[in-house]
Amino acid sequence: MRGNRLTGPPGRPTMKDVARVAGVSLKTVSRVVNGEGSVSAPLAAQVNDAIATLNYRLDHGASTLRRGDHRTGTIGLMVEDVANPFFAALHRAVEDVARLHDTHVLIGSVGACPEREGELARAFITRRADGLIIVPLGPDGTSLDDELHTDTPVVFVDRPGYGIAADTVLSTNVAGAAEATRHLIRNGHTRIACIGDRPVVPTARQRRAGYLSALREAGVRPDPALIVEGVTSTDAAVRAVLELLGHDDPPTALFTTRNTVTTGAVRALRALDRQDRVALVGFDDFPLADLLDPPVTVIAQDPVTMGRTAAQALFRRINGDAGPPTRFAIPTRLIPRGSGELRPR
Amino acid sequence: MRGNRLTGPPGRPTMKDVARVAGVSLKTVSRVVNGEGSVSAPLAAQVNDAIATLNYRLDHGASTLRRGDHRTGTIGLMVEDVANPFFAALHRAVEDVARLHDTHVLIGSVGACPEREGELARAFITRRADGLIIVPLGPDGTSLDDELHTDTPVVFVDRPGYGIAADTVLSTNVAGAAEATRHLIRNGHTRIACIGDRPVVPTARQRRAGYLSALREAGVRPDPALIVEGVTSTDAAVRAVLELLGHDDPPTALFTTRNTVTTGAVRALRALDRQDRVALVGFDDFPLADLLDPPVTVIAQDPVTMGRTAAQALFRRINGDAGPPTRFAIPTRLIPRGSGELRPR
DNA sequence: ATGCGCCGAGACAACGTTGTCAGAAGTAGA
DNA sequence: TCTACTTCTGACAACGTTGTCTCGGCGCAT
Repeated sequence: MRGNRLTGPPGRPTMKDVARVAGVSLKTVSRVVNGEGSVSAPLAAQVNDAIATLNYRLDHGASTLRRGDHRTGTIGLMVEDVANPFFAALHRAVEDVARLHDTHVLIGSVGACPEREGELARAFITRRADGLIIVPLGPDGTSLDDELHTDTPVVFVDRPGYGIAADTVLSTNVAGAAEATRHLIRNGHTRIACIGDRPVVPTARQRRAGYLSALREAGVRPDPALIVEGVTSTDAAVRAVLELLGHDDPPTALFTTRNTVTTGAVRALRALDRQDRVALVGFDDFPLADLLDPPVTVIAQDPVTMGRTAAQALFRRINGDAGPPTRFAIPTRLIPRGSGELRPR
Repeated sequence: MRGNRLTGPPGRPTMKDVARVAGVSLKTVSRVVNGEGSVSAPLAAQVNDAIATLNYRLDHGASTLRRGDHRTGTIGLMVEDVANPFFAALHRAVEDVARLHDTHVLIGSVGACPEREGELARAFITRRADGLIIVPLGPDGTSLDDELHTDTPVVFVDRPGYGIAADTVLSTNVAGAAEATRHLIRNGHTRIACIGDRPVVPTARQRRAGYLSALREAGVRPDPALIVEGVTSTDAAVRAVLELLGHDDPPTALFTTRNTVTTGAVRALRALDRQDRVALVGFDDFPLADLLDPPVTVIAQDPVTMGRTAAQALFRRINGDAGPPTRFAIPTRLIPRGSGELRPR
């Protein structure tokens, strides 16, 4: 079953095979394949016939090896989870920019695993990706550090990078979290819980910082009992909220610092039938948030702009820009929909 | 700024550079890098020092070129849109299987564009992907046909392929659509609309066929006015439902044949405040469907099993399985949640 | 002491392709 | 007719790596 070739050795046909069938030199085939033009029409036709007969396909790897430039037309993208809508939207935006540069995207999910992060970076660099866009884990996972000291350009996105200086694209996490918290305070809340990921995740730290600064600014003393960390999944968020609301002096409002946590909070409030009594503002928008009851007020990030900005920055670097690293701050936006405007009672 | 190297020519360091710095032959470096063992400890240490000094990284492309096998440890995945939750979940499942085989995923969104489909297949084959998993457009886009006559193994998923015989992983589209329709009929409906994508999309055709067969089976004459095709986006679905329900003798129930259309229907019903009067069953589950009001009854597909099955089949082919093409039917499941159990009135 | 086998290390060719150069054939001008 | 030029084609080396082969040196049994 291997090979639709008519003659010749097994395995994928090469330019040599095409040359033999067409009765020309290997170099002439190369010229036809690359459209170099300086081949007479009849010869080119012979070559094209042979290519069609053999179903020949150029080996892009061998080609870039021989060419000096070493551009593989491939970039690597490393995110936490390709199935999370935030990262999926970011991915799509990166792909759209890459396409304008005739470049394809190698992508991997890192999860919460520092070793995987290092492995992926190494695999992508080894495959000579032209550049890398990375949603990094925190600096506690030091494995990236070892991998990135290469000429391969890198852009960090969503979370600050470490180890090397590189362009970085971030949401205005502190400001956004402060805005969420101020919004709840404006609506009369003082017992506001903050539920988020492990503090090693930089975005979780920054959003908690924004929450705390807004409380301080309003003269509200933070209650450690209302700050829940280490919530990494929707299920964990459900449990965390159920427990919080079971306390004696429960919060009257929730600030959740990422989309998976927000949907967990929605589920928990439903389970307790308190969705109309406990206010909720989530960081990061998510599909159908506006159709829930009550509709969920969020601090919307802009994953599309983030992905596009990161990809554009990466291609500037790939094309030789050697200026100092830039930080891009992508603004967040409060979208009041109902859940964040409930007043305490 | 190029190169963190201490000496040597510009550009990424090669084994030759490492050999020079370590004072050994090139082949010895190769042996160390590949852990071939037959290198004495002191020499290996020298080599590793040189590797660290130069920040050397293996060129995986050159390596696979020289090795006979030509395995690049890369597979290509082509879906309609990486940001759609169905394809994102499928993607994640493929990635998880690929990882077990030390393989990385090149992915691209085809959209509704046949040329893009051909381009992507060509680009992935040219980059010597070990195999391809494809969510194909219909046979009207013939561009795949030209590209796939290669030794590169292919698995089709979600939609039947064409042009070449290959393993195919499909949801039980006809049966699922019939089940959705029967469910609505059981609940007393006879004026059931079917709203779906363009008929060139095979899944759209199959689901409409299931809808029609269930109607026939129940002795309900299909009303062409209730069959809307060519709905490709959520916005288009909103418009389509608004128009349908504006008619004289409107449907009492809606069957929507994909997730984007279902959410559009939800929005339209809300806009008309008829979400509690018009029944709705959607093909394909989506996040938060259970939290809407009323919760949305769906025919759930299983994108994770589909992706896993496709990837496993692909790796069997990559590893030499040359048996006849297999069709995998992944069952769908009716999840009654409320919207599909509303009765006509 | 001699022969045998084994181990560590290097020289060389080759993977599939393209850059460089040289040569053949054709054209135009003197 | 000869020269100078242009156009087309091919031979060859090289990209970075690894498979194959060879060779030197060591230990061990005779």
